[in-house]
Amino acid sequence: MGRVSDAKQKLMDAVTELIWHGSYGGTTIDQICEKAGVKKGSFYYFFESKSDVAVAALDATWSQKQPELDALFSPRVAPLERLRNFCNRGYEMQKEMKCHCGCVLGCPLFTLGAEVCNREEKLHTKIKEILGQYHTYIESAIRDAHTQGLIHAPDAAIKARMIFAYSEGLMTQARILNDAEVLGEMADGVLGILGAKSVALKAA
Amino acid sequence: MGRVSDAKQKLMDAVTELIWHGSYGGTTIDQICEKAGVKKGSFYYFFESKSDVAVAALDATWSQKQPELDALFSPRVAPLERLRNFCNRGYEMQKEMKCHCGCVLGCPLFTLGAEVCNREEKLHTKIKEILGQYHTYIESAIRDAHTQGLIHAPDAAIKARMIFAYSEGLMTQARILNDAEVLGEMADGVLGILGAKSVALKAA
DNA sequence: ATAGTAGTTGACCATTCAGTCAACTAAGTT
DNA sequence: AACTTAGTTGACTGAATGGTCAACTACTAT
Repeated sequence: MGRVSDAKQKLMDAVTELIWHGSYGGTTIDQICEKAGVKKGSFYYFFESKSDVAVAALDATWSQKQPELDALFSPRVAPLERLRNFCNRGYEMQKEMKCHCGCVLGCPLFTLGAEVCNREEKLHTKIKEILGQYHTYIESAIRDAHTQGLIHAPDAAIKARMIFAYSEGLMTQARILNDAEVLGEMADGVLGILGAKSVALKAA
Repeated sequence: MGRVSDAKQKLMDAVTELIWHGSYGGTTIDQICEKAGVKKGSFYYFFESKSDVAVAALDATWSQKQPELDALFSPRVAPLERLRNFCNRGYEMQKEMKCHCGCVLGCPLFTLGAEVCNREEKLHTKIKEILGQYHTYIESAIRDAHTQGLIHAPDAAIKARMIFAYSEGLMTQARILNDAEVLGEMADGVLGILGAKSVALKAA
């Protein structure tokens, strides 16, 4: 019944791209509408505000990414391989992005989370929730690696926080320097922090 | 000759606080003027634009901080102590900030750098310059530690990038979670990444 | 004391911005 | 074909924004 439309999706795509390339605060509703090719009246038909469309876009993007992460962090895969693959996938994605549009954009969640904290409570909460999921993937891989005797990490939670901070920090550095190559060291860095022997094996 | 004024400084203080608490894109010239208690005409007497005042404010803040960092990273101090003190000073500063204003604001340079990259070239360049200085402090401490046989790090540059990414990532995480306590692990984390024996000693 | 200069002010302009709304249109339903 | 409903549009408002300027003010050096 009624008319069908992809305007909602186009608006979410537009806000995602604008925020990722630029920033949340620097993005206006008019810009979102223009990029989406949608009139402002339609924007307010689907969304209440900029923060509303941003939250919806994050949710949608996360739902899309989740299966991919589930596969990457599948218990079928050896724990340290999960982490290595995760790092290298990030590296490849940023390299591709650099080729595609000339920009290394890093982790949109981390950058956005740092920008909107203390304001935009709903958005902030959503970001913390998704980042928490990433953290969970990492922590479980570390715990499995410890259980299997691949590394010594009885303190999986602490190690996970380290890995998380390091990988997000490196992603952000890549964005600031607009250089994907700094991410080439990520996998070795992560395994090094965990004291994994595979690093030594690989180096040998 | 002529009239004296502290309006320029007040404007730089205002923009610093607004950007740090909020964001660059979300800060308007009107807000800066209001917070500084200075009329807009005076703003344009001293500065050309928002990015202009932001660059000036970064420069001024960095000039103030430099002596403090020179002391922290003085060659008189044992290399690993330099890093430990650097981490703990960051931790203490953020704890104090949390008490003072209820917010953990992390590293303003890193957050701002991630926000304005690809736009605001002058500002971006200035941020990269200052972050580069931090990097230099860290790298020289690592190199000294290696030379003195305290750690094994012939790859000081790589290790410095790791420490830098980790510490900035952790700072940003503290901001996103609005929790200074995640920084309590920073010193041990840094020394752990470097494979310093002092960690084991301290733990024992 | 006064002339020159550094800094201040408020009024002003043009744009952009968020947000509203009644009229309109295209699809599905019967 | 007529009805219902989901979605579209453009014109509108008021407020915020960046930016300008001529007149004004306070200081200081002579």
